[in-house]
Amino acid sequence: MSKNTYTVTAALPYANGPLHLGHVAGVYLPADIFVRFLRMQEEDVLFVCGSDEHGAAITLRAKKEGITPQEIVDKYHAINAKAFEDFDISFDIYSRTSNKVHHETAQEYFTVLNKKGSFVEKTTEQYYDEKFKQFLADRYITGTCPSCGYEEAYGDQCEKCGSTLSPTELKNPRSVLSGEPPVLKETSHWFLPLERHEDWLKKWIKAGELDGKQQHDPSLWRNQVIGQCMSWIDGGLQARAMTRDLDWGVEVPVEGADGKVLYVWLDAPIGYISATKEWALKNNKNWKDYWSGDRKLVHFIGKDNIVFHAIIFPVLLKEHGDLILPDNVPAYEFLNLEGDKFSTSRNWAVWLHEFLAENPDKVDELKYVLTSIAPESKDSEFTWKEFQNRINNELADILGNFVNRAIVLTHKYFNGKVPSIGKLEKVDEDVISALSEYPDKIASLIKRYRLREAQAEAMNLARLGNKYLAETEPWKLAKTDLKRVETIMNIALQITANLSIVFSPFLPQKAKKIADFLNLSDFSWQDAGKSNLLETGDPINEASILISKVEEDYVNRQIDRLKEHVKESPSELSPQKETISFDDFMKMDIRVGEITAAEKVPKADKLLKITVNTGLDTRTIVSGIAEHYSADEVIGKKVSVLLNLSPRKIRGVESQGMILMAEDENGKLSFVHPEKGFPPGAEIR
RNA sequence: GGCGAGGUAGCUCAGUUGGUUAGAGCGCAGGAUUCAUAACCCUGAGGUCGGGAGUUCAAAUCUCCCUCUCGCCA
Repeated sequence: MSKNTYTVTAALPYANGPLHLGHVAGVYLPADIFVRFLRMQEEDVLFVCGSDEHGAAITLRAKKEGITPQEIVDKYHAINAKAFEDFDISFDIYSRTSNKVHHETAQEYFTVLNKKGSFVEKTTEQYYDEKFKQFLADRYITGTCPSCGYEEAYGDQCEKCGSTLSPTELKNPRSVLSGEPPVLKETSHWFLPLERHEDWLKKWIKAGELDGKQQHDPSLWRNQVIGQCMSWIDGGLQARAMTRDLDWGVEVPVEGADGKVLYVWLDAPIGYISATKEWALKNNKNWKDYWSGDRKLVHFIGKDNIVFHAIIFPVLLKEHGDLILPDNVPAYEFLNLEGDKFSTSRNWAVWLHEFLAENPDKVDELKYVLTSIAPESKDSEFTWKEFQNRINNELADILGNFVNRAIVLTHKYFNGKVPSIGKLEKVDEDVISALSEYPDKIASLIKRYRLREAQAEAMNLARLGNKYLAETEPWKLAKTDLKRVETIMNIALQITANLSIVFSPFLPQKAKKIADFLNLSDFSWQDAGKSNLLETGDPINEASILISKVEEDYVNRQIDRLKEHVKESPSELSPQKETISFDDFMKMDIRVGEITAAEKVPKADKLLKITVNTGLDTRTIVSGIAEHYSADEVIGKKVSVLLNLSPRKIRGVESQGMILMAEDENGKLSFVHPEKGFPPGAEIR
């Protein structure tokens, strides 16, 4: 049998936020299962991924938060890389697109295509911010949405009505950078003329034919993928810009192209190649071997990425030449959470790194649940109740319990040694024959990217074991025919050993634990289905609980927390104000003050008239906090006071300074006070 | 708005090229059992397959219209 070789990629997560369960269920976990399975078949697999660290969304966010793009991507690259490691996702390499190898690789790639004439240079008009002297990416422009009238719509999309826009459609456009109306200015870019590629793409996607040969089996491609691609192609493909005016990303390697970077969607998939290069360098391999010849390239992605991976990147690969095109692009639908879409901005999410920090011992439990509800053919839903049900009723009760039964009974009757197998009865032969069919069934499902069903089949093997014990009732026979019990327990243990193998791709840690119970090691998929994995007399270990149950309290706690967090979620933070000098700052005289008296200002809902001991004097300050604090509760509080603010009459009362307040996104106010009990007059700098 | 994918038992989902009483797991009800993480095993109830019309001897499956959800694009 000839060996298959695979290069498997998982979509590069965008490094401006942490990963949530939706990402995991729909990309990284299935890819990992697929890869682990192939490795167990002793096939040659390379599994690459990394952080996607470029693009306008990151620079925009950096501007808003007053930090550099690099700080953002460093932060999330670290969080996500660690989350993948803790979740036991078996990448051969988790790279990042801000590193040097990637920049070089992407530039080289661009240069190759540019020299071949794969691009077309075009000049178009784009919005330009004259104050900041730069072209504005779509996200850098806000204005009034032409369809719903929302005034804060972005240049690419209106978040209020959801319609997709182009910047020139916005009414009253403003630059996010300067707040000024931008001007239209000419700029030139490199476009990928997709329309040149319609013919071969059609044959390739529909029939799996490439250069007159059968390249892949289109019946294994998901409907959604073929459907969406064909609709694009049939609708006529258009040239797509492959460069952007931006100061963050891979610089366009052409003389005079200053201030231009590669479009993030060109840059990111090349990241798969640069990750391969980086890995190859470290491991003394030739990266090209993983991107050419008979290799099968498989991209695991979410449905929002279909055209990039099934049309644009294949065009880029083919134009480059000498590189393989994907064998499949298993695209997953979306996972919802407790009846709602995952939402980063609303913080309606279960974050992977948070889950793992809280539940380091529930890695495989989460994997099991996510695989059993994976959105393979339609959007699906994660609920904490389901999480509990799946773990308790399936993992613990069926798998965990069966393993436990087999091991406990063996210890009880045979001192923890594998008993010998004797004369087989029909029930034994039936179960052995059924057992032998599982590995192929599971393997075939995995190869067809039906991991949800594949995992369910693995669970059916545990069911088979439970049924076998129920039918043969060794605990009854032990009183009369211990010889017969030997055979039964031998078979039950062989099933247990098989469970360890078939669950390995799905639940690597639990599978290892089962193998450890049985002192079993180094098994491959080829061993699965056999009923002689354990030899007579082999010692087995005492069983411990394989899967702990999830309590009702835990579920309620998780749901409560989710709902609390969604309230706390910050809305848009205002951008950093303009830079001031140190002297400007030092002009402010801020000190600790103690409130000695307070009363409401008559006929004003929001105002309190407050008497403050500033250390220097006692003065009156009018503060708009009456909706947050009552007069009584503020007395005695130590607060921060700006003393040298010019006095101002408010409702007839002269206010001699300002009490500093922190304000959250809902307009709620809180005093800012020294952590230690400093006396009035202490200076704040 | 255009296109794509989906709408199947209370829940999560299978249903290959149209063909006998539409399936599985969970949940629920009943039974059996006690080796085991009060677990396992058996039996059962539950669906006008989003709505409507059509093609056909026969439609969850094909065609058309409508409707809801998600995604892509303008």
